[in-house]
Amino acid sequence: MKAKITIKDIARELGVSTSTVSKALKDSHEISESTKAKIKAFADFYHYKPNSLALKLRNQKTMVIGVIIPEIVHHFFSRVISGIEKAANLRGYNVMICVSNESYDKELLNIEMLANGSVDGLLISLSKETQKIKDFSHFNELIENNVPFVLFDRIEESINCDKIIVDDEGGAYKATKYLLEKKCIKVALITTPDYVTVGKLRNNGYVKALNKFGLEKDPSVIIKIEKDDEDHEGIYNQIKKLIFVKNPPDGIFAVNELYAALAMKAAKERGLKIPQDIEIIGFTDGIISEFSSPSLTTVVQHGFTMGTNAAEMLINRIENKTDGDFQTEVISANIKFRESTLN
Amino acid sequence: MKAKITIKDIARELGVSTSTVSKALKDSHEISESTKAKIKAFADFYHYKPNSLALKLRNQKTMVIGVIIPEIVHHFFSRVISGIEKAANLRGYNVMICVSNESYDKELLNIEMLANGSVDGLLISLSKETQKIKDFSHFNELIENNVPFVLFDRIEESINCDKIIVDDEGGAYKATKYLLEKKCIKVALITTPDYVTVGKLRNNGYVKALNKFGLEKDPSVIIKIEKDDEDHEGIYNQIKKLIFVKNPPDGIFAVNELYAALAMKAAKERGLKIPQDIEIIGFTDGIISEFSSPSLTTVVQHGFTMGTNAAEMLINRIENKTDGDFQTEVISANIKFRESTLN
DNA sequence: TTTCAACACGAAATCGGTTTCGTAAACGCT
DNA sequence: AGCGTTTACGAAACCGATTTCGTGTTGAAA
Repeated sequence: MKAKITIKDIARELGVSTSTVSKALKDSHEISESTKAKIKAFADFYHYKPNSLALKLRNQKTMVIGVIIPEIVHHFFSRVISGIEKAANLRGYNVMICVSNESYDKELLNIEMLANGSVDGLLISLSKETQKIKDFSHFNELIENNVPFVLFDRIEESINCDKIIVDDEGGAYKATKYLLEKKCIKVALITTPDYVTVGKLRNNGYVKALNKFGLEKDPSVIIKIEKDDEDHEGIYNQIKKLIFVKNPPDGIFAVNELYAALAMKAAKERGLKIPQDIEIIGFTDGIISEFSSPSLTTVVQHGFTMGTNAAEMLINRIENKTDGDFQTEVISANIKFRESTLN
Repeated sequence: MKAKITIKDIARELGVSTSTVSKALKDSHEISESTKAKIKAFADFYHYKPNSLALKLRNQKTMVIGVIIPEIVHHFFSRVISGIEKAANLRGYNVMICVSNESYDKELLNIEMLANGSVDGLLISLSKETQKIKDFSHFNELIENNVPFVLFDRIEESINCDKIIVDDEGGAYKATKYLLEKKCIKVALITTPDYVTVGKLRNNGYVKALNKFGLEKDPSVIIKIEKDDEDHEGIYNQIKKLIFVKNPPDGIFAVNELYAALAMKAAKERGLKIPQDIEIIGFTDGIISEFSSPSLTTVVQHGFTMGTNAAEMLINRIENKTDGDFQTEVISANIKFRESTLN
């Protein structure tokens, strides 16, 4: 039950001052070799480790970066975190993760919690609620207090900071274009409400591709999923309405893999052959796509890369290794072809 | 660019002492109402927030719990984290997550990092490497330093601490028994090397069920997957050897969903019908199981529950709300029936 | 012998708070 | 008037380190 040993304990036991101990442990030239040896041996023996809180307070540097994500049970976000961890550790930083659970209040709470000395900087992906109610005042406070932060994936243009996003519009454009080139006549879109920026951007890409082929968007084949329920029952029912009609689409672009997988399920249930009767493309880094049957062609998001790059951006900002201006990095999204599309 | 405001700034501006400010902000009766009002108004105006590092140092309490997990891009672990987050926040704690990446060295580094004042307690799931080389000395140091910690899922019996595990043996027993009751003649096992404790326990459950039915284990239908490669190619090849034989098994119990999904893939490739020719059960909380085709019957692990309970245990230990003795909590595992088994 | 530098170490400030203790002024009571 | 008690606040210690600055001792140069 011996308590943790401090520098004071060492000083007392050895009859020297705390400054001497501190200097000795840092191998300062101010201290004689014999004293240093004695102090080091003693510290070693008792497994002395400096109290990190004291160091952080003293140095005004925590070597911790905070991450605030909407949810953690999500393949894309966990890949992002994985990338953040990797890059942060490489540069000597630790990672503290908080989950907003898509709630504005919790996002705000987390930011306040972390921004008061606990971390050197923040990596944030906005909650859906925040994007919906469009209240970004908590970020002004970060800016006023000079807390470095980087927004990733779910960002807000108007906030003055570094940002990093997937090329959502480009990815959606590529996917839709691919379907159209494959002679799909009726390409449906399964997406989120507009306030989810990534959903909105993917919509744009979809529409652009349609236009490129001289087509107009057709509201009857565009559905926006309102609520994510835990067991997907509600989502599935919404998607069914798209598929269970007399003349179903022959191509579907879904803005995430869950929607795509459920669309596949519905299509199979309706007796459609994939990809012969209907081709489907999702958007994600997920694993559902890989193991579903048929496996799902998707636009890949490169979550890990986003994580590493976001961490790099933030740390450069923290350590003043930037040219000063805020950047927005766009990670290009490419298509990973699997069985749900003809090739 | 105004810097963060401290209690000293307030004191100076208002011509009072720091103690007065501190007391006023805590609504102490020692301070007159007028002074309190003045100080609070000033603090409010400048958005004063106490520096959390200073508080932590002073109170010797961080209200943070550290989590060390083998990997984060893993549905089960992310569910556990989700549970931890939930329970911890409910009791006012924050969560700091580190990933050992299945490496002993990194696990050790993380523990040393976190154990020095940064957190009030630790939640740890052992890395594979640690389990392989069986070196647990870093935990002795935690014990010596009185750092509360709870081991979860991947635990080691001999370490003297609170533990929480899934009933791996019981779950495996139930799964295997179910297959045998369904008249499977040749039930195969796809598992991990023995040093992975959860794999080992699931083996035991498998063998027990066999014995219950008067059967002996047959090494020719038990395969232990050595290496997890990124693209699953190596795993798949090992599993193929089990399926692509003249007389393949008619039942498979796999200790995780990846192995089960790959086994399904191999079975389908060999032309076997699931579940008519071969029934398959996995072990996990994952989402592959739900979306694979046919969907996969699995022993569910209740990762979220494990997370909440682990956090509760740890916080009770931290706050001395235990009876003193170390506990090992076992979360029972039940079978979630889906399409890969007959019912 | 004086003087100045080098050496080895300690005192004290600092980081940003909390908390104990001390005390001047005002007030009440006899 | 004299004495005890509030009231309202400040000084200082403390958490556990680091770091600047000061100082006593020694040795060498003048």
